[in-house]
Amino acid sequence: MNRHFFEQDTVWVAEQLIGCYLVRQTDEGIIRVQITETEAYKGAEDPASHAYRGMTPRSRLMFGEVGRLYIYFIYGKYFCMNVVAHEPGMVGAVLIRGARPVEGMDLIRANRPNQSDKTLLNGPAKLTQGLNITKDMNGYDLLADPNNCMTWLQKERNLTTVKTKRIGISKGTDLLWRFLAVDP
DNA sequence: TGCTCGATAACCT
DNA sequence: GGTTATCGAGCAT
Repeated sequence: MNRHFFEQDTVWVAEQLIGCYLVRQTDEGIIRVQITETEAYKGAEDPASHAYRGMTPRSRLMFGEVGRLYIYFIYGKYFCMNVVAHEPGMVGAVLIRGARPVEGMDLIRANRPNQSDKTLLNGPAKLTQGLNITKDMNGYDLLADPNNCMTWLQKERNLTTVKTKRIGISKGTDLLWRFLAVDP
C-alpha cells in the first residue's frame, strides 16, 4: 500500500480496497479487519458528494493529499470514515462502509456491546464505532502513521466483488459506485 | 441569525 | 417495517 495506489481514479480505488485490511492500534491492543464494503464519492460531477459544491471547511480534505482520512459527523451521533483518493488534480474519497473482524474481536465487542457478529461492523458508523475512530483522526495519514494509530495492510488475494448503486443518498443514485465482497 | 436535512443506526411494534 | 434521536454544515434570509 503506497501513496500511488490512492492517486488513481476514486471508483477504481474503492473497488480495489475490498479485501484489504485495516490495522488499528489502541492502548488496549490491536484490531484487524478486512474491508468488505466501500463507496466512491467524487467532486463537481457527483451530486451526492460533500465536494459537489466546491471546497468547504468540511470537505477540503477531499481536495487534498491522497491517503489521508476524511472523517465527518452525521445525524447528530455518528462518524463516517473516508480515505482521500483521486487522480492528480481531481477530487474524491472512498467511504468505508463495512468490514469483517479478523483480530481483536474482544476489543471490537467492547466498543460495540450487545451486538451480534452480523451487525458488528456492517455499516459506516458501526465500523468507526467498532474501531473507536472519531473526529480527532480527521486528516490522519495512514501512509505515514506517525502515532502508530492505524495503517493499511495489502490484501493477499482479490475477493469476489459486486457493484451496485450507492445507498443512503438522494442524488447521484444512478451511479454504480458501491462495491461489496460476496459472502463466501 | 435561522432553518433544513442528511453518505445513519437503534429501538420499537 | 416504521420511527426517532440528535447536531452541525451549508445555504437562505
